[in-house]
Amino acid sequence: IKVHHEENGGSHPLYGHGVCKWPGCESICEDFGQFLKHLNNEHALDDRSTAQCRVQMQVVQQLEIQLSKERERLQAMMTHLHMQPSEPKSSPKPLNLVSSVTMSKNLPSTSPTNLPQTPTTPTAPITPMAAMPQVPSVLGGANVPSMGAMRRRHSDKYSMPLSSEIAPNYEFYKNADVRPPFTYATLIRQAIMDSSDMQLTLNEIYSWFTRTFAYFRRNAATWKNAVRHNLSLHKCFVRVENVKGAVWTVDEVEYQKRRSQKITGYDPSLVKNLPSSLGYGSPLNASLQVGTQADDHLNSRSGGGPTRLAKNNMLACWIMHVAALLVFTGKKEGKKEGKCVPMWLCHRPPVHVKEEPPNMDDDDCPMSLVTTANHSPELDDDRELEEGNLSEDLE
DNA sequence: CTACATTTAAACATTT
DNA sequence: TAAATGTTTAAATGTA
Repeated sequence: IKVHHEENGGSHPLYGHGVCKWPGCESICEDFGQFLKHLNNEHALDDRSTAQCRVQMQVVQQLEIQLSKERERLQAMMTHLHMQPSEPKSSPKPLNLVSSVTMSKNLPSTSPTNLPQTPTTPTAPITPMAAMPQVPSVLGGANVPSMGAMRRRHSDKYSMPLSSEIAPNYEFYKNADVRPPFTYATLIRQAIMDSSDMQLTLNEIYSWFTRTFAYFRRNAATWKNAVRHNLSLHKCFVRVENVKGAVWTVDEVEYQKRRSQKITGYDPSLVKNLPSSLGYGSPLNASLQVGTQADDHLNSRSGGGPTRLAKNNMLACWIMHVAALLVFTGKKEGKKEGKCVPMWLCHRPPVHVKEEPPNMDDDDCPMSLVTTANHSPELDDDRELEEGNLSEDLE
């Protein structure tokens, strides 16, 4: 099958600097001819390529969303500064881009959720949570310079709660089978914070996980065990007896304590988290967060399992891809981006789905291309996309 | 290399 | 009694 003929004898969007630019590939190709050969051999029309293509679609989609948010932000900033709203170039309906993307039925509600909650005074260094330094909006809380996780009380309003916290990546994680870049402890806390009365039963926490992340709609036994483990392990989680059982709450002080400890000396996370209060928390920041938070994990996260299951597939590559893009977008320092490859990125949903297989039952699992992509588990040649590869993808 | 943080697994103990 | 919940211990793994 000949993909793209060499219309212009020598240049191809998938070829550059002697390297194949197919997502996750990076094979070296001496010359264009070799590249074409490579392209036809390695990226022929098969399940894998197709899946990768879908994934790429999603990447584009996400970026478009991001872009529209940035535009909106810019607009607001300029307006605020009394500048000419420099021609409202883009169509005023930013979030629609999504729908434009052919993508199958997934991401049904994308837009409604994360509306760049108005430019709540982009100027002043609003720091509602000045007191608690790093309590950034957890879930990619990018924007949200205002309202800290704290005083939140069911922000139902728009689709689902926590929307404001999860903001930009909410839909993403909800539908993409991607492991969220946060530790269990962080997630658990977020779950509890998002509840109306700051307390949840174990089961409610479970529900939050499955409801919020597509990733946690698999291997329940594993992550649920992890959740319980975390609840018991961390002092920040306090069990409170209740009339009808017990609920879990968060001891914010403890949580912060442990957090700050972790980031004593050099604390990238702190630095990265603060921005949100500096005012420039936003889509970009969102992306950044992904990167940072991820980084954050990078530092600590690990854990047996994943790594090995890891080697697998393009999803990982894709995520890398996105992460790289996002990180780049937002990161200013050169510093450590080379490391933005939290291993969980490689953590493919266990190929050997233990139990609770395609339990897609859950509410509405708009299916995700990603998921689909993974689907070709035994794309045998997993190793071809090993971590090494992945990391490189970033640079 | 050591100290730590985090994830997984698992064995048990308690409750429901 | 079985299923849920909670506690603990330990291994694996990555980072400071």
